[in-house]
Amino acid sequence: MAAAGHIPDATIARLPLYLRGLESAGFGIGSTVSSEELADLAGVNAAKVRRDLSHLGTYGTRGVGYDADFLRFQISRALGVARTWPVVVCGMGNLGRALANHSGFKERGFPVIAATDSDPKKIGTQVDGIPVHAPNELGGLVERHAVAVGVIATPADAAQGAADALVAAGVTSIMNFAPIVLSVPDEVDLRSVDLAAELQILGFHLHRARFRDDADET
Amino acid sequence: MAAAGHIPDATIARLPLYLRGLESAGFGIGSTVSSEELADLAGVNAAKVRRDLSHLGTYGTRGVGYDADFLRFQISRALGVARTWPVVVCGMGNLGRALANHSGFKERGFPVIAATDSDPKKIGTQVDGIPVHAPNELGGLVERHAVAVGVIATPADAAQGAADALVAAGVTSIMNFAPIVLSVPDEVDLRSVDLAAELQILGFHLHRARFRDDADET
DNA sequence: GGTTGCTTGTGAAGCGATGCACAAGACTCG
DNA sequence: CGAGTCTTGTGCATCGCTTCACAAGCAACC
Repeated sequence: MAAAGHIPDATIARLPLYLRGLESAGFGIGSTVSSEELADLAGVNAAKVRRDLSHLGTYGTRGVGYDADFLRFQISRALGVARTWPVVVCGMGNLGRALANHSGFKERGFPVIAATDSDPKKIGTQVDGIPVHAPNELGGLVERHAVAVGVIATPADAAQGAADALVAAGVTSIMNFAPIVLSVPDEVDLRSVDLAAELQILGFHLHRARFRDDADET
Repeated sequence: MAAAGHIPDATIARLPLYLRGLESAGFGIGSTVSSEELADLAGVNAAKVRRDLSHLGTYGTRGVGYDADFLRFQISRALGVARTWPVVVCGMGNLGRALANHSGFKERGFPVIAATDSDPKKIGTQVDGIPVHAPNELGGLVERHAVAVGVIATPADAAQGAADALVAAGVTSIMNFAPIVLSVPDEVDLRSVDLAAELQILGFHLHRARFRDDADET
């Protein structure tokens, strides 16, 4: 029904988890999966699965479940994973190298085809098979390989420069790992992951738990 | 007022951003910061900043703003960053090595004091100054260093084992980078980051934008 | 001291996501 | 063919977060 009218952000964020679940459990051709099974595979509850999938369209069969293969196809299509999106990584430090080499990216449709770094010693070399270019070659790289996604793994003070370069080159989707707020034009889709901040969120609960223990002891 | 009655999850997730903003902009002793300035520094809007901070307590001065230094102290205290929490990293592959070596972790109170890996060639060595132990030494490590946080950076098929080992060793906060749903006891705080899934979310919007373009061209 | 200007803290409305609960539909078996 | 069993799709109530808008409060200045 509400085929693709508007899909809530919360749903979009879960679609990759459903896809991951469907692919990790090797469903044979023609086998079906219930919302409850899929919920377990994705780590959410069944009601959410059904609501989410209903946003994509009516792909289930009452009393039976969802055709696993067909559902995988539909989710892939909604996510745009039907094709692959070439990625360029900015900053080949520890994290950049790990990301550029991350097998999950290629497996899930985001092959890293090149990287940039400002270190002259790295420029022109290959790191784990990924060619490293100078930052000012970004424009050519993006055009040549039809790059649509940029990953920023530079130090914080170089991140805004990298973002500007990506935007200038025509990249419209950026994933940022630098611990800084980037400003990009509205039409550019920016997603930031601050790894240390994630740990600090864990730390909050840890602190709370310890504090409660201390209080109980008095 | 609502000093620490209950702090919403959404607020907790933003506290590290405020802290980061306060520390990146070098506020001198005694200088004040308005909710609007802090909003810019953290990449959110001013109303949210005020609401969030009001959950911690009444630390601002009407007509003036917040004492930057005092606010930084209060947020740090709420997050439990007053002390440091030792971290152990499970899995010293590409990602594990990058995380273990990530300077942001130590800077923000989460020093990585050891790692584990199942590869006999790595066990007993040091990688970038981090000692690598066998997985079965985890219990001793955790006890010896009072480790409270574990980071899982193993391949997906080893992640549940790593999680079980961490839980058995007494770790109560786990950050998981493996693309799999982990099951842990309720009292353990688990946070998962699926890097490829993050890219797929970007891909959704990308796909949408391209698809709209294609439609327009007809 | 009163007036003006600024910023916080919060009541209240709005918005989106969540989860319950159940009717609608599909398959099975007697 | 009808009863029973199963699972989806969704109406609806609820919950939590966001945002607006403004009174409360503080400082500066006349």
